[in-house]
Amino acid sequence: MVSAVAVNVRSPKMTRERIHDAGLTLFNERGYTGTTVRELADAVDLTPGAIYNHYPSKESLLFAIVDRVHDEADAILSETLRGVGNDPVAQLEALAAAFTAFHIARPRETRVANRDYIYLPPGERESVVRRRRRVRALFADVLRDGERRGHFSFGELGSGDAVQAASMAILNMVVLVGEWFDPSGPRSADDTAALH
Amino acid sequence: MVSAVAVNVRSPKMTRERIHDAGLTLFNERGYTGTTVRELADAVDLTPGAIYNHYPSKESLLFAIVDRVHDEADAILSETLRGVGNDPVAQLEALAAAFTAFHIARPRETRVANRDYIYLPPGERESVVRRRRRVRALFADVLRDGERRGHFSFGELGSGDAVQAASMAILNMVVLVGEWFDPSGPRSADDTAALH
DNA sequence: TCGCAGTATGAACGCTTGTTCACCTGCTCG
DNA sequence: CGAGCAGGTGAACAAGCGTTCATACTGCGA
Repeated sequence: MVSAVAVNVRSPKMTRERIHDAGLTLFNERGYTGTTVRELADAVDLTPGAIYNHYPSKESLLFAIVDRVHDEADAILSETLRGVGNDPVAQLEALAAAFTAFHIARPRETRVANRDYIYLPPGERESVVRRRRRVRALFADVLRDGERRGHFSFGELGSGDAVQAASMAILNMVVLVGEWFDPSGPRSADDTAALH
Repeated sequence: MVSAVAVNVRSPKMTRERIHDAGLTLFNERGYTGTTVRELADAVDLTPGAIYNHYPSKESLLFAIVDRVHDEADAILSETLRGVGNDPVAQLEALAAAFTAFHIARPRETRVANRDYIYLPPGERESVVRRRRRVRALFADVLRDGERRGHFSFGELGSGDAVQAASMAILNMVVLVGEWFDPSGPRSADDTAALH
């Protein structure tokens, strides 16, 4: 007698998505290692075992989460770059604004991706590291380009390091924006863009 | 037959410090929940049980680490503020430079403090949260002061939010500097200070 | 209507975790 | 010199972990 399982009128394959979302929420709040499969199961009204009908392991769920957010970030950044001219200043502003908006719109995703990717098995972790590097390189390229063409200048410093430092500084501002942003949305995008 | 324990010529009370340091290194690398007491014990050539002669629990070690780095940060910031005039611009530059240098000098400490304080029990976690807020308030106060006296201006935005946003943006740059900084040291302190 | 594929159950698994404990040791000091 | 004690050992503990599995339910296509 399985008493209260008339709730089985649940979605067909959407369960996978619900697990994905619950993982997002819980990993964000408690961290990957701080979240148990049982908590995950509770959050989607399932038994621990049922999770394994949708993901072969807890790690694979983390990877699915991290991988997807990278897909989205890549898509947004390359679309943004396509939609703007080849003026480095405009490019930088557009990239920063778009990436900021992205982090504001998806604070859970970006936080988990940035914080918990360490817990992936070596192979998958490396793949993530590569993707992160590519994003950084994208910003650095724009800055380097702008410097070469005289649109940006980096004070008293040797050029190579300064470009890297500046792009990292900008990225840091952008990446952490999701940590503190709370009120009215679209403003802050202009905000950080204005800060250059 | 305790075979190879002639190594017992170890320090008297310095062991606590060695555990503290090993915890710092391991928590930084693997995260708090990703580090086991046995790994910790291995790192200081001890038995798991021996750890508990120095710390009543794993959590208490985390708290000791996080608490100390906040002590040091507070000390540095208030000393810095004491050593400079009451010009908001100079104050901001000095604070940012000092805090940046701090994060560069202590990447393990600051990373663990910023990342793993969530795993503290509620009471201790709250105390840490309060201390973090106080640091942010310090920067915000300087900015607010500077704005009121006409030294800073925040573009098209309403004043209240802008001050908060700007101070957070600055802090984000500073706080994450330890994540990517690697080569020649004293330069980057000037660097971020110059970025304002 | 039947059977099958998909999905959930719940109990169990082996293992690792943080922590405890009885005991041993070797310095320090009266 | 002998007692005491801080600090170490190593084996054990219960609890919790991720994961597996035999079993059972259910809705859909033939």
